[in-house]
Amino acid sequence: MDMKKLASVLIPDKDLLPVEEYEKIYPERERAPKAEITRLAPSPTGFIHLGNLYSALADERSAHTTDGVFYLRIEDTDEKRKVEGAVESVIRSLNYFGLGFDEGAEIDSPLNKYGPYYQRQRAKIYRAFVKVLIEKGLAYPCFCTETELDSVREEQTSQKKTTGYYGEYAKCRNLSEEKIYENINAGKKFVIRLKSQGGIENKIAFRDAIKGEVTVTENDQDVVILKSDGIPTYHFAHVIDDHFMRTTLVIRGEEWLSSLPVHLELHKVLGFKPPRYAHTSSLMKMDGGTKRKLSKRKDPELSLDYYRKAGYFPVAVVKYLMTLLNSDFEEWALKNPDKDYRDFKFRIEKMSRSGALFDLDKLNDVSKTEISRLSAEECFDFLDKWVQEFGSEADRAHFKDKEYIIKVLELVMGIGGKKRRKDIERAEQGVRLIDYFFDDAFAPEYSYRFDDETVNTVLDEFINTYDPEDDNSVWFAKVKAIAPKVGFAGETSEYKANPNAFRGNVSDLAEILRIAVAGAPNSPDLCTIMRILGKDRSVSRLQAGKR
RNA sequence: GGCCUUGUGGUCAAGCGGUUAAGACGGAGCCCUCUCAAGGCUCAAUCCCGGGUUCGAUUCCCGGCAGGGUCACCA
Repeated sequence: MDMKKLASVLIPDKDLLPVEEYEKIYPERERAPKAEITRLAPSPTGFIHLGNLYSALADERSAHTTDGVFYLRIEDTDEKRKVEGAVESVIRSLNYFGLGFDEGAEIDSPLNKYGPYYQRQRAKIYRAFVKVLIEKGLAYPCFCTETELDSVREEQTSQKKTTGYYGEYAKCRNLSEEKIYENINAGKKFVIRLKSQGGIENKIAFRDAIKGEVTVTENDQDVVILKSDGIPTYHFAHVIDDHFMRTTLVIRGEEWLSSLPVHLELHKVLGFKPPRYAHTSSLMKMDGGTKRKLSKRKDPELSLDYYRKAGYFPVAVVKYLMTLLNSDFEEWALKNPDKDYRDFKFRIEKMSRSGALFDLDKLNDVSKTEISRLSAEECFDFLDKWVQEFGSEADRAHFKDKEYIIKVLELVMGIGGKKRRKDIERAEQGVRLIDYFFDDAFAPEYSYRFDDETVNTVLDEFINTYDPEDDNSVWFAKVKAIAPKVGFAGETSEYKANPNAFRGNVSDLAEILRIAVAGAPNSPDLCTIMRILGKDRSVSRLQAGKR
């Protein structure tokens, strides 16, 4: 059979470059010996989830801790997946969490010498290589229809045989020349399949950067490399792209491990040296009694928007992911609280082989810690950003008075003091925590634990002696002085020594004041709250607190 | 189902032939305290099971079991 002729009938493009040219167009990158070239290669659905961020972080860290390059390539070979504005959305999402690309689609960079970075725009490259494969007899046209394929698969399934297009099931593999041209002339649609040279009985020892030694078998499937629309499949396109974009490390989910044999064979027939592969295990979630992969449909916490809306500190999400990526990160971060997480020496080899359960408690803890390190100014900015995007009308009005908010934050969050509040994990909580400093949001429940007479006496007594100029100790002394009048203990020690002798303790007395002024039995230092509120508002709240 | 893969406290996990089996999150308790928060201290909790190999296995081998992945002209 004249393969050259067949190839030019199947791939009739007139403007294809000789494949050797591409080696010159996309030369080896100049890089330090250990510099990694990594990539994020999403399909353009625009939906980036936590799992993507997790793997993107591994890519980004691998590249940027080695002076390498992290680039963005868009795998748009499937038209159905395309969503408008998706690429920008991917970039924006990653930027929000502090990850940036050095090169690639929609990235303005002098490094963009390995493009185009959209696979659809690279069709000529792929087709040139497919053509060569056909000429070499390593690929062939397949005219099988979807229904034919389906029935073969059913037959294989019922006979408990391995499904797929291989061996005796590869009907079009050895079509005669006449038959091929007959089909073509009849206008039948076709795909191009790889004529696999491998045998499933041959085991290959493969070294995965994360999983270590992995045994896989050779591929024996005549996989589709060029779809009937003339666009390659993922398998083929990514092999070409990773080679010509001179990728050194491919980090991807472990769901790809099973198609690794195909990719290895493709590299082989194309004459490429495969990059290193690192297969990450996916993030899991506890559901009922068992672990399962985090799912887009069931788990809102998979969506990155979830973290934005809830007001997690972006770096906290990244740091949490870092603890999952390299488990010694946590210890390092504890020892180096002031260092940027980027100073940590990330290594892909340190990644865990098994799938980590996503642990919201842990994320919350990391976020708390991050937020507790913010200065008043930073804290304001952080909360303000959230308020502007997700807060209520009232929240936005409150946040116009930056000076006041900062004063409130310093008190409530204990900023600048030794007793730093450390239980705020999300912006939303922080915003709600200071609501009672605004009259329009002040909504006390007055859930006193004492009778009305006691409450009123306490409130009145306090109002009578209250002086906004008092410092904390004078203020508290005045509170203590009220105790005997309602039968409470003025000193906790007295109360503890003989609890039955009193109706309550100073702490209970303070609680009454607290409920009146702050609207809840718990709050930071009451004296300071009153000082921030000012005399008039404090007194009017104390008055309103009477039953 | 075939193939691949994983299995240390509730969770993330160090450990890689001899350890009191780290650490962190979470939990419990105590102390401090005008409450909350913060801080200090203490505690509970783990090597999936069964066979080997070995003087000795959490560590090595085999077999179970359990989880995960994958079997498209989707990526």
